[in-house]
Amino acid sequence: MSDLGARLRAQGKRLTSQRERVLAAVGRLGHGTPEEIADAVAGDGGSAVPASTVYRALDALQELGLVGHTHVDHRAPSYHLADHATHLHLVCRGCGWVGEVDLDAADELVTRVDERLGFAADVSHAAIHGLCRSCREKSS
Amino acid sequence: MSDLGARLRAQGKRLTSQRERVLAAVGRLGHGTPEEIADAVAGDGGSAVPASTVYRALDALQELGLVGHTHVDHRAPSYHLADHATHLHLVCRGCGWVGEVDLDAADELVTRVDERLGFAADVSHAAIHGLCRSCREKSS
DNA sequence: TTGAATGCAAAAAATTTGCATATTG
DNA sequence: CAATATGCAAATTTTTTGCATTCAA
Repeated sequence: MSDLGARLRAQGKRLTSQRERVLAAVGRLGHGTPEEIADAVAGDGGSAVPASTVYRALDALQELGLVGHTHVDHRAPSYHLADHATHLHLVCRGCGWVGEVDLDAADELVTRVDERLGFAADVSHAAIHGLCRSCREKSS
Repeated sequence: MSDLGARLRAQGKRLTSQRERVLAAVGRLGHGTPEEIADAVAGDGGSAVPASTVYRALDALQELGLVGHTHVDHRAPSYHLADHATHLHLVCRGCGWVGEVDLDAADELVTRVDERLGFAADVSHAAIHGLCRSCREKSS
């Protein structure tokens, strides 16, 4: 389950140092855009990895279900470890503020979605938009 | 409340035919990427509106809280009317399948987020990622 | 009037793709 | 060996910006 090599091979893919480094970088960052991940990889001692390889590595790791991503702000997918399930994001449409809530807030949602469609929702890191307390008051 | 002109003026903004047409197009489409919206606007009889204006109009309408957007697939924000609250999206990480569930599935989530942070969540059209029934079985 | 919004064209970003070469299994 | 990934550079795609001009209030 945690054997990256085996999981990759199971899908006809291969284990490469780049993929290991990208995965490690995502874990270190917690959250990161492809660019931030590329920077993190570049800073791990090894040689730099071109953006295209980072994108391809993230795709592969995502197909494996090891990483996932969300869109916290407009233009930037943010990747994270799939098992680093901690919270979900709240993004204010008014001021851009980003907050977090514990996953248990969505327990019922997960249950219902499973019952109704057999869908295994991964709400961790999901981004929910709306208005934060202050913007809410302003727009009376 | 439904007077577009007044709402715009309240924020020092102005009512223009482009903004009216963009808003109308979003309503007609239900969901749409900026590009699709631009096409829809172009097809409403009037003259074409450049992409930059569509982007600026969407920003303005979003600031007003009249429209919102979600990221259903990787690279394409999908805009919708804020009050066209109908469902939320389920996106399969494995095969890309996109399903919908009624908003009531998230009632508890909305309540909790409000209680805990005073955040007015707009789960309508939110995108929740995970695995659909079949991909779930495959990945045993 | 007068500042906000538009149209266009050019500039930035952010991704993706082609292909020869290097690597993994 | 054979097939998959990488590295680079070039090509796309998507969004943003600068500015002169037009238009709403």
